[in-house]
Amino acid sequence: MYRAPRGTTDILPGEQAYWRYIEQKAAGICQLYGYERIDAPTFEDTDLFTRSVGEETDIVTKEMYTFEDKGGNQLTLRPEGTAPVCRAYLEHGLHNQPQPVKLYYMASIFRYERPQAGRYREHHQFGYEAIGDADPALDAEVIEMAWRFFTSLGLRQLTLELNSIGCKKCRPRYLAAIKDHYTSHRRELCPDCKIRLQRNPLRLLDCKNPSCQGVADSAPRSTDYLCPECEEHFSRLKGYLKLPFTINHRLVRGLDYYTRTVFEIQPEEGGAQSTIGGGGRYDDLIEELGGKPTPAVGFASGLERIILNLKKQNVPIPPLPKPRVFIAHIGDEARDEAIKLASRLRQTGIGVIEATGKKSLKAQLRQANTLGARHAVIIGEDEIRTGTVILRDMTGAEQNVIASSQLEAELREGSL
RNA sequence: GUGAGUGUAGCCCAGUGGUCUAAGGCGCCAGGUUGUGGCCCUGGAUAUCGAGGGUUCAAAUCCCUCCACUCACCCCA
Repeated sequence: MYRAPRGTTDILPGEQAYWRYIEQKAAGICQLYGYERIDAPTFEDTDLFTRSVGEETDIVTKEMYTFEDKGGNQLTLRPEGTAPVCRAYLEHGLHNQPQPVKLYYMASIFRYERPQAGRYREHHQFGYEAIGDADPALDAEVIEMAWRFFTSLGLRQLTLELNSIGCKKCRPRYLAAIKDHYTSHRRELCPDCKIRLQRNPLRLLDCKNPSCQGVADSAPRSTDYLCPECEEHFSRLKGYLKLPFTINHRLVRGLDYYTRTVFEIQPEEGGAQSTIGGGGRYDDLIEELGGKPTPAVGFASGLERIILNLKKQNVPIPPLPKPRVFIAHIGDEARDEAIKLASRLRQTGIGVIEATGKKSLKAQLRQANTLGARHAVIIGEDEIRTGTVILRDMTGAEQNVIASSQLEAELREGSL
């Protein structure tokens, strides 16, 4: 028997209410803040991601779904959402619009990882980007918007962590300090960290291995190494931010393009895969992709993890609407009549489910009940002869014989 | 990629070598009124016991390999 590929999952009808709920809230928030939707292709040139995400990152070195198409092009299923948006910004000359350009997306993301709760090979992200402005007020807006998104969903007990990792001017100095510090404690480090020391020193900071904790605790802090501009940017951001946050000096993100502001939001009682959203500023990325120097800041969240937390916190989700009328019929003649009737009702915008096959009336009504229909319309030989139908209220047990021509009016009065 | 745990019908699961041609509950189907649901009662269908191989007179039960899921590491949404 075939199964969905590892790390992928079917979203069955019973789960859809969560997805529609989140999509609706996301779209509402974006409208509130002036972000417009963009949909980029599912795959892009492999280069786009290696350039933007960083050649030494895990995402690029071992997690991308990369393939060659029949024309010999090197393509990759998008492993993140920011680079494609930036590519589109450049490709379509969006710098000619008033800056910042504010865009949002909802898209599948693909990473070849070992699946776990809250981690899949295909997952879905809602994210947004504000491109073309370096004002720290914009960072604050992006963060506040993320917070408002989560709280509007009904999520509670969230924490916001914040840090600044500097820019290309001041970061080298900080990286050197980190390297010095870790080199002098080299013997205490776990094997992974010895590799990180060479390849990606920033990542040393968020190693959770106990043996590295002491070294990390005493490590130099990025905020002590910021250049005056970054320093001012960070302090203005903190001033604008009207949310409870904690500075996490060890917060660095896994993608290389981040500069200055980085942030993460997680539920207080988080497990291993707890972060539900995060983002930051990436002032050099557009230039790196071939554009003019263009500052930008963005955010992304994982929908599967949001749903996980909605369930954990028992947040009530509005049910999806479905047809409220069920048409049951007895006999072939009635069946023909039922088909016509269903068509007539739908024509006037009344949702209808019609019994099919040759089930007993009992079975048909049982089905109406399980489907949650408010009303059952019953047609048999008697009704056909007299031009009537039986309209049964499924919430109670009352039913009336009414003229078939009166049905629409009756159903409308029944507050459908 | 590493380590640990788990894998019996659509779902939850009993069963640890023969009495298992696999139990129970939910769900599904049908009957209990000849044209009427929800509760109740009765009956029925659905399991190559994750896959393959091995040990044994005998395997859902023991061993090996693989696959998947869960948890932790790693990484991140």
